[in-house]
Amino acid sequence: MAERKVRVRFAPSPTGPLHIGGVRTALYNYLFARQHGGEMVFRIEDTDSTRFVPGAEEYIIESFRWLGIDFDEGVSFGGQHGPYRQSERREIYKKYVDQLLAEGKAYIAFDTPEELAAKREEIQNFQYDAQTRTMMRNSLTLPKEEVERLIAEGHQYVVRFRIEPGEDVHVQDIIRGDVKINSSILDDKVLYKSADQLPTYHLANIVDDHLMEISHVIRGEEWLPSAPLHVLLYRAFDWGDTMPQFAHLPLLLKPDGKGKLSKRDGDRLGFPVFPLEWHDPKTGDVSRGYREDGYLPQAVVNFLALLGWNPGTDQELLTMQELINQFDLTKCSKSGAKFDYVKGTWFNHEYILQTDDALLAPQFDTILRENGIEVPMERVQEVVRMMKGRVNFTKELWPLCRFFFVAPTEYDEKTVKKRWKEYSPQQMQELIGILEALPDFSQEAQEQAVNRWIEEKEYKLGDVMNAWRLTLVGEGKGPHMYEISGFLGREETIKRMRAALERL
RNA sequence: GGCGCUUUCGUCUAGCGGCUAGGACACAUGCCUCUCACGCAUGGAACACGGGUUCGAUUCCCGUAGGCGCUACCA
Repeated sequence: MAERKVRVRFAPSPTGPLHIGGVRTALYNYLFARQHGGEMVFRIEDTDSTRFVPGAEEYIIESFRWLGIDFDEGVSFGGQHGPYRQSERREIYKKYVDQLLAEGKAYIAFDTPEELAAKREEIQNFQYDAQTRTMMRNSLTLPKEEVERLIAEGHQYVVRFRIEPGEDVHVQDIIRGDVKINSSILDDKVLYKSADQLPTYHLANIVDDHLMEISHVIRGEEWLPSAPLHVLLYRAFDWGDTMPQFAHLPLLLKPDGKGKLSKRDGDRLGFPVFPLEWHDPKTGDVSRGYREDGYLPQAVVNFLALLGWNPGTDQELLTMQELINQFDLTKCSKSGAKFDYVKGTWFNHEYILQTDDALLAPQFDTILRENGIEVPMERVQEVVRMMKGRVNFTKELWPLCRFFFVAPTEYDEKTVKKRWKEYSPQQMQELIGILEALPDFSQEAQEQAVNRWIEEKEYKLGDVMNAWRLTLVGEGKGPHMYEISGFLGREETIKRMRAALERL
């Protein structure tokens, strides 16, 4: 078989913010496309006019921009296969629906939603299929003139796919192998609705994937049950030879309990399920986002990539390029993955460690400003350098670093009890003298002079340092003492020491 | 209910007939140390169950059980 150009697509429905599971699906599509030098299409599946949410499309595009997942063509990206919004492709679908109708592979059905609901009430497990369609109101049971009359009179109808029962339909899935379903259990799916003159997902999906020359359909496992229907549709159009290859990804599950990961879980357990903060236009609710929570996009990508796939080595930290090089659909796991958000925070920690201080500083600066602190960026960066190793997120820095910018006004009771000895005031008084006498206030000069003094007086290093820390920080935490005093400078250091001596 | 997918430490997973079943997160302990962290080291922790196939099954096959998904004029 001739090598086909790899073309994949991510085709969300603009019904709200992009779910983190969708992000992973898009990421896998992206990695696969890039590895094979292929193309990635961004299509909007807005065939359900009733569920459209304004702003969702823009949100999704912005999410991918932030994550560093880029598309080659599609909505907002241009390309030769447009339009890429399904609501703008009505005439195209109509043509293919008519073709199916003309060939007898589909039929028109007039049953109203109410009638169908009544049928389901009446017959348990009712399904619109070869068995039942003979008793329904459709172009198979009604005389031709009657059908024409109903349409002329403006009765709403749908077009259903006519599925022949009793055939084993095989789907070759890259991840799962051969999946077999008997066509008898499939129902005559609605392909088209006259009410809004739009197709349903199934028809639009097949037509678009074909017209857009998609070579591989990489999507969530929830689509696996309808994959045989899609195969049948490709066949009905006689597109079997260019049918894309399928790969159905396992789902992301709740961290605890049962079921698919949902927004509720994030709210309940305290983690975002959306890449960016989302403001619901209807309810006004705000949902947190990975970006706003302080995640680095590379950390999110790395974390997501390893949920359901791994390179088969012990390496867990991979750059986008490494992911592209090593990604392998055949090595994706088959079972759902519980969403381990704690591990996500670890990834962020690792990426903070790797990220240049100069890049992190502006993030922390924003937080400082929110707390009324305005200092030169070099000072911010200096604190980031000293402290970033101990946090998972830059926002965690503030409570740990406050003392760099704000002098303590009270002193932690437990630390005072433990570290402030009866001789501490005397030692601090002497230390002030030492520091004042220093020709320069470099860390090296401080260390040298202080060490000599401690040695001469035969003090204990720990006693001095812990008491000193208490005067500068207000409690027993923080980096090495000379880093703190060095950052504060001589004036501020001594000022804080004197203040402490008065208050303790 | 029907159909499909799935099942290795608490979690993410490696394993592709013979291994002391490996790694990571989390957890515990220790080391480092002027504090708190970081870091480093060590430790506990798993092949769902029952049948086969085989000299030998975590690995292959079949059941059972559990989990997940689908079952709309939603995607």
